[in-house]
Amino acid sequence: MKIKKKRLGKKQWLAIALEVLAESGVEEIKIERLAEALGMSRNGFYYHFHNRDHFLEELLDYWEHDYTRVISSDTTIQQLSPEDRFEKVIEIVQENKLSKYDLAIMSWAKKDQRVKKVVERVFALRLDFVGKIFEELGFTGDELEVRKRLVVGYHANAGDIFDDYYSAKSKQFHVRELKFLLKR
Amino acid sequence: MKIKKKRLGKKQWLAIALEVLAESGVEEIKIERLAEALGMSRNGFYYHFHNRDHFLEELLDYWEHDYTRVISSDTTIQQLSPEDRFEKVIEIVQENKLSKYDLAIMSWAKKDQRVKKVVERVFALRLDFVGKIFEELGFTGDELEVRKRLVVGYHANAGDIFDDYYSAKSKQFHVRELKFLLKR
DNA sequence: AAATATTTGTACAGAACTGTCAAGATAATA
DNA sequence: TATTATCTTGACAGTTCTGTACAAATATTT
Repeated sequence: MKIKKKRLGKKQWLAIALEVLAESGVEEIKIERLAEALGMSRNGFYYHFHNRDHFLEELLDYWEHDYTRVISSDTTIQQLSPEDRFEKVIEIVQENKLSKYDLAIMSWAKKDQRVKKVVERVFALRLDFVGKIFEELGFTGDELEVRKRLVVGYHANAGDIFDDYYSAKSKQFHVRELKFLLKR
Repeated sequence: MKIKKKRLGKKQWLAIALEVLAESGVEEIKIERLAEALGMSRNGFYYHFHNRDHFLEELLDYWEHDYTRVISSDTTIQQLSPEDRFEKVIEIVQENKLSKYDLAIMSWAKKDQRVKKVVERVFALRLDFVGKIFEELGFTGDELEVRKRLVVGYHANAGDIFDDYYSAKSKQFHVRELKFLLKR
């Protein structure tokens, strides 16, 4: 019996590249390896993408849109109280491992201005989102600023510093224990 | 008049490589580039180091010892009150830009087990150090844990997320405003 | 079944590195 | 000054990866 090989679109290439990015960094995104991982020949890549550089541009775009807008697009969150919103957001970030790619992307941003711009935009969004929660709770000025930064800065690399970050036990720990930031 | 060229030791190679590491990541550490930056020929490198891999091992060592033990070796700090110690440590970290290399090193750790081990050791030290401050202030359990992690996790990437982190204004902001963590 | 879209195979050229060799030059030290 | 330590020059071999080309094969859609 003959096996009919499924054909792929851009998404499969991007998805697997994003995993490589998270695990090993941009420079480890090799066309040959991606092809191998997808069970494809190297040349298949060039059918979908002009070259590696264009591909990385699309990858960046893919990350920005698929992995950073999950929260702002969720309209139900906006209706929650600041406290519940805080809890909900942290849960979403942790469950979807939204910060999984942060380290690699930030590292990438250091050598690529295009990436840097996107990263700045993404973190500005995150800071704004978290900032609004604290604003609604009455924090202003430096008190507001430092809380925004603590929460956003912490989540951007917690998964890489604390090995139990993704464990079930740890998740509950974080959500619950971070709430002291909401109080005066 | 003839210019007598100064001769270099390992340290100059390591020092410049560490800068490249911080600015662009490990993979951008090219022997040719380092040589050029030092005004040396490529082969001079091989006089000091057996090969690139050995060099990177030494570099890792260099980072661990020169940039992470500054604090624990300072005996005057140990005598301060928890509050003053907290303030002092954050000042030292920010003034010496001790977290300048963190992002690159953490990224490097993802693809090299040797590096990963060192990073784990370094972060364990940092967490312990900060942890003791909070312990002395009476924090225990999760309350202690979350504060340690917030402070350490925050500083590990603040310089890369918040562009004004290294500015004079920002420094004062951080030291002063982070102190709310010390209170119940 | 025909037309179109996607993938393979093989081969080749070239870029950007690392690492090696060996003879000779220059600086630092005794 | 003599000796040892450090560095240069230039050349070469080897690796790994990108990008190109094109004809043939296979899947998907009409």
